[in-house]
Amino acid sequence: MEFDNSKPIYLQIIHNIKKKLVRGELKPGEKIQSQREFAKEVNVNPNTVQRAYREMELLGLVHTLRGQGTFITEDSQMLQEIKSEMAVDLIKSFITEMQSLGFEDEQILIQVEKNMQIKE
Amino acid sequence: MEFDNSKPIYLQIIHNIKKKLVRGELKPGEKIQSQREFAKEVNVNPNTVQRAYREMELLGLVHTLRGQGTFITEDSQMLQEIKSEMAVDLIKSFITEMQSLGFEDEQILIQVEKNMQIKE
Amino acid sequence: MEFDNSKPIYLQIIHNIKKKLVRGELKPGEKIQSQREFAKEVNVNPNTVQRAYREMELLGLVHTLRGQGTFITEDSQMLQEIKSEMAVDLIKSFITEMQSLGFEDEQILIQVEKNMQIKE
Amino acid sequence: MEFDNSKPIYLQIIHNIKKKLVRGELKPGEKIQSQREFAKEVNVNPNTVQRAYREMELLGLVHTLRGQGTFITEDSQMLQEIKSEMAVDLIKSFITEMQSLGFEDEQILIQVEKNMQIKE
DNA sequence: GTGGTCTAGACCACC
DNA sequence: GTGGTCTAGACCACC
Repeated sequence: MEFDNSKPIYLQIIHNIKKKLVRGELKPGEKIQSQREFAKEVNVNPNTVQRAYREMELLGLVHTLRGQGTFITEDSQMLQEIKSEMAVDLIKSFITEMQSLGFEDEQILIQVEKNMQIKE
Repeated sequence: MEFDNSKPIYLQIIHNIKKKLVRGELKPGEKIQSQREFAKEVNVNPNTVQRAYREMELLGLVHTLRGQGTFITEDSQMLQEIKSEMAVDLIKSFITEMQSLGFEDEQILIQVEKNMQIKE
Repeated sequence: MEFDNSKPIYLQIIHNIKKKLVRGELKPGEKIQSQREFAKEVNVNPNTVQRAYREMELLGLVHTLRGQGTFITEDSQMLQEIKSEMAVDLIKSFITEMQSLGFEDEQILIQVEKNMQIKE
Repeated sequence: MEFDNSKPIYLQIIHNIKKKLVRGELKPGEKIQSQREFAKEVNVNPNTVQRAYREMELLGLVHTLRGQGTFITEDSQMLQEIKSEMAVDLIKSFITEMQSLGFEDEQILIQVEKNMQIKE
């Protein structure tokens, strides 16, 4: 059994920014907060924020211009991929969890659909 | 933004036992590990395990016989309810997450289905 | 034969607060003492007080706002129920005790009434 | 607030024997268990039992014949008094408790009566 | 050996 | 300051 399932903070930061991207709250080419601003806002050590920004740079998600700041990539295909990736991750772990409760694929679909109708 | 999304250990214990129940790894009426055994196995303080057991008692999930141990409830309806509950929780948070990525209900179903086929 | 009939402290705390509620010394919605204050006042470990408070929370007797304190429920029906419950408990154990002394129901009523008149 | 409402063991012993007397489980003149037997049976220190027996002797409840044992008094009036006393104690504390919940004498009688009918 | 209660005290999140 | 979680460990009752 596993205790303490919290993800490292720098990964949580990346995840969050990806989400904002996918939802259009951040647009291609847009300048994002400076590392210092960000660190202060979420009350986290600046080194942690730096790691998150560096990692996103490596992923091609943002690019940094010295002395000017950090900007969202303009590569729209990349943005599409992020959306798919995040969705696939969610779906996979959802299916795995449901199967571990003993649900077959067909039942899973039925249950999901039923839950959507309930909400209407 | 939220950092540290790890659930309390006692809740994780409860969640784990529920899962075993739903999957039939624990049967109605069966004796489960003593608090001390369990604590040693998962390397957690006995008091933490006790809190989990007590909470499960209040939920009607188990019953405790002093000096004899803790036993899974024989109430099969309760076991059914746990399965539904856990499924509904999973489904709801899955749907919410997908919607927050910008997916409509219909798309969600399609994506889930597609992912199931990929796995075949 | 049973020796040591003292109830656990946390139950005594709950019982006491219920009593204050029923008697109107605590009002619906009212903030009650913080766990630490209470613990200091009655000279008991804060964890014991916390257990009492948590149990009351589960009973729906109080609700807790993180960082703000613990408040009596506003549910007036619940308060009514507590009064009935406590009365019924008292009456039942009183009747049982009297019967174990060999009194019939009718005699019990007569004796109770007589004792009330004596006090006048 | 008071914590730990357990009565001293020797008083509990006396109370228990009184109860048996009142209920006719012990008869006037009857020999009761030796202090040693009693102590062993209820797993209590012999000194505690001795104190209980001595106190009952002072109350005139029993008399001890050296080398023969301890005997219930033959004084039947005394037995009557014990019954009344115990009943009055129960009744008084019952009434006090009910009043402290906010019940008037009349309501108390009604509630007691109602509870008796429920049991039928 | 089983669970039940309690203390002492640390550390955390939220206000 | 508020409550929430967790550890370490004592002592108890019942089996």
